[in-house]
Amino acid sequence: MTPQKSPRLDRKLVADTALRLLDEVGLDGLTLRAIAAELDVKAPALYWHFKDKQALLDEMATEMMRRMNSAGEPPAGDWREAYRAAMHGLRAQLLRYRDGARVYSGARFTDTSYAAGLDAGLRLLVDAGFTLTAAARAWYTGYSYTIGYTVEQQAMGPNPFVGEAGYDLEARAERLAAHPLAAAAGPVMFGEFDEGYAQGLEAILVGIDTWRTGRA
Amino acid sequence: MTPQKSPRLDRKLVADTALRLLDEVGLDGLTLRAIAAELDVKAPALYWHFKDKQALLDEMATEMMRRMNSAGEPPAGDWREAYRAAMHGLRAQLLRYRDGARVYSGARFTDTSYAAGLDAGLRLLVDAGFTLTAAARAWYTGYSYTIGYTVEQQAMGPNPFVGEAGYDLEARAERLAAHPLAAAAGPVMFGEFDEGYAQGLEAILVGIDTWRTGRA
DNA sequence: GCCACTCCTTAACGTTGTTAAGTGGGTTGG
DNA sequence: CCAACCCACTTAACAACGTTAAGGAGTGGC
Repeated sequence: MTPQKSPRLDRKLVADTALRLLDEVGLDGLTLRAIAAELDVKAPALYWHFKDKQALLDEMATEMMRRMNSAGEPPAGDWREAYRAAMHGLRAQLLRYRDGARVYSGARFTDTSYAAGLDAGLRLLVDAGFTLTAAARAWYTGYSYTIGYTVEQQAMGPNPFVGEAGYDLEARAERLAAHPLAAAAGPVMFGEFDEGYAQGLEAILVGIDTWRTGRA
Repeated sequence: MTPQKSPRLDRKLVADTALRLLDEVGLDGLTLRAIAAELDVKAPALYWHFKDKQALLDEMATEMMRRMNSAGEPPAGDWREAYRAAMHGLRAQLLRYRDGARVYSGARFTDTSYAAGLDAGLRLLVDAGFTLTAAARAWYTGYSYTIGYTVEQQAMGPNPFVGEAGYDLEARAERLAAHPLAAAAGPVMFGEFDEGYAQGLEAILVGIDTWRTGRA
């Protein structure tokens, strides 16, 4: 029917297809056989292109990072703007796929294409008065926060904003009747994720600003 | 040999044993058969006490949380001290086991015993001038940061401080020769984890302090 | 003495990641 | 023009995993 010549698969096609499938079935449902079926191929064929499943997941994470770096303009101008843009961009990319944050953490990049963006970001911080050490710490602090926050958010359920099959906040409030503050904190922590994330990041910005020398 | 009467297992014994085994074999090696063997029991016996493996992992995470709450004195005095103690205590508990952070995130507590500690922490923040919403956001910001940071740290390798079979920083620096800042940032981000964590948390403390009303 | 309940065993099922061996089509060399 | 060769995939199979079904040993009540 479709007389393909030459290789039918390559690493990028497999990673792209796996990312699309991830959104439908989640990380637990992302089996090699399912990915292969989506590519009209049998599972062992994937082993020609990847050493094992983790290598495929690494390539998926790397692809997510590439899309993150190619989205939006390169960092310029105010260091705060660049920092915000980088972290929000990371978060947006993690949220684009079901269990995206869990795939992304736990993976190691398959190339060094992340370094250009990181380098540019650090350059801006250094030019703004951070030592290199402080700049690296500042970057990694926001990076860790973003990943942790998004992992926790996606762990709440497949559909983050609607409560469909997700975390039942009303039931939680009833269980915690004996602890009114903890009970009332539920909707703040487990609802309004976007706003909660943004505010936390602003707090980090305020905090790391104090690390700058000669700040203005 | 050991003629046990009555039940040999209960949820706590299973969770404790699984946590001890986790440290030896890691999350990927933590199979139901291995846990059962450690308890001198066959794998299906675990299904009498837990609905499925995730329920066991949930109980393990809950046990970690209980140990965290029972370690150290209850929060009192300065809100900063209490916040610091809570987050460092959480981190210490996550680091106590291999892949501890990955087990902990992704899990849901099996009871409400976490609420007392959370309630006490929030109370201190509210008394210090935070609105309840701000207090909850402040707590969750540090919580997310702590989990994200520790997940990333433990993903680097089984032995965090020694580089044994872990991440090779020198090789990384060579790969990134074209991006000097990114290359130099490696040792800051992926070494000195304890100091890096503590400094990031201090930045968050500075940031959330600005959320207080009538601060002094 | 018998029923009932608790807690574990034996056996087995389907699925998963992974490996070994085989195969066809495309390109290359003589 | 045919043979040799290698790339890229298929078929077959394996061990290990989570999980379920069925059965049995021990204890307690009446």
